[in-house]
Amino acid sequence: MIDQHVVAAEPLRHASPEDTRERILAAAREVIAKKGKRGATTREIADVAGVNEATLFRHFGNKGALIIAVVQHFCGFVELRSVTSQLNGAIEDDLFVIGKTMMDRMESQSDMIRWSLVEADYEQDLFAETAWRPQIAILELVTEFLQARIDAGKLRGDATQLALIFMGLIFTHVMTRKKFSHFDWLADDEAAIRRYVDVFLNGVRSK
Amino acid sequence: MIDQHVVAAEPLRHASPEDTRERILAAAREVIAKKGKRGATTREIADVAGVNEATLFRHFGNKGALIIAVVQHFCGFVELRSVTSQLNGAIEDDLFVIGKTMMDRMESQSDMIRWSLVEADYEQDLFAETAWRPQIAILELVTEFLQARIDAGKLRGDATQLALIFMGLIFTHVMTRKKFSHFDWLADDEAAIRRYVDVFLNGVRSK
DNA sequence: GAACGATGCGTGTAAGCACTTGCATTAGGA
DNA sequence: TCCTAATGCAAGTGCTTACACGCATCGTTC
Repeated sequence: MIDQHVVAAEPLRHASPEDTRERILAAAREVIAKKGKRGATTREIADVAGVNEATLFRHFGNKGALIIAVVQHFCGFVELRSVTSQLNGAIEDDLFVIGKTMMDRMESQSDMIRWSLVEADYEQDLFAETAWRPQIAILELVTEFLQARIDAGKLRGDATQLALIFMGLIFTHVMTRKKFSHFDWLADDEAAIRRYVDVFLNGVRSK
Repeated sequence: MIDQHVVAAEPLRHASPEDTRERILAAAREVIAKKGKRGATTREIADVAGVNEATLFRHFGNKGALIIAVVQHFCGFVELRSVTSQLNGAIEDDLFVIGKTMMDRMESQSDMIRWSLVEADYEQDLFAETAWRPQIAILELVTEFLQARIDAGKLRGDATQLALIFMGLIFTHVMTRKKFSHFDWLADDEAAIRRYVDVFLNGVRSK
């Protein structure tokens, strides 16, 4: 069992404490993504960070606090302005942009989303809460978007329901892409999104 | 931290070894669903089963073997005949029946599907394999079903893609229902399925 | 150059956990 | 009635893991 990490091996006395903290956070995320919260040991996290285990505790006090810090650090708020500025009015195009943003977000946090699904977290609901917040933010954006089109008579149905359905398409894509990697068309994200938008808007029935 | 379990508290010397085995399997699944594989201790599993810890090891040898036994025991093969016999030819109705079957299956195994999503399982791919097998079986059924309609010119698109999209709707429903429990319309499974079928077939655009 | 703060390093501890073992108990079958 | 197989029970073993502590080292700042 030989672990290979990308981190530099040289001892880093020269680095600033903020940098050390950052390295630990990144390492913690990496290890937790692989082994889970319980499976990730402070020992391994420190090793991956290229930092002594004691340093880890000096920074975060205990493992629980470290985990909380990881979640809070990597689940920042979504910059929604950048999304809305790209919308041009055509429903297909706009939904594509929204879908792309959703997918990128989910992809970059898919590890934490997975873990939030596994834990019916008796003690720390905060984890799931924080992991889902960015997604919910986008969901609300989609809901507003759809509501406007429904009001305009262009779409039919309940906005929140439809938003959840649309997000579900992206969600499934991200969650099951590894499981169904033999379907090679899953690899082309943008084509897949276009397909989802098409089905979402027009259904699968022949005209 | 007071744990309350449904199992009978009385010591059961009278039970047959098969019954004991069954109790342990059920308890293991229950505990693992709550705490995860690593978090579930043989101690707690034995307690929940109302059985001595030593008995657990006498039956299964070690924890790993117990987990494998749990998966194999609770992921039986799907009875597909009961599905196909209910199809009546109307696409809406048929998709509803299929969707309902899918949802029931996924619901009853949602815990194991969740675990399989977490890749922490360096060593045992068998787990994910077994957990997904019933779902894949239904997926193939749906693919065939859709392919027939595509060939008949009733539907458009690629059968496998569409099957995955349809399954994704159900998948998301099951996986996120707790996370979005405040959307009360998620509680009514059958209504939700009808909605999914409708969107899947007709899209959301106004006519 | 002295003081300080951040880190490395090693050692240690207490708890938790998988798993073992030896022995007593009991129900059912011969 | 005796034997056996299944279980309870209690104590124990060895390993892992979170976390603490004291001390040496080195870079920065005054």
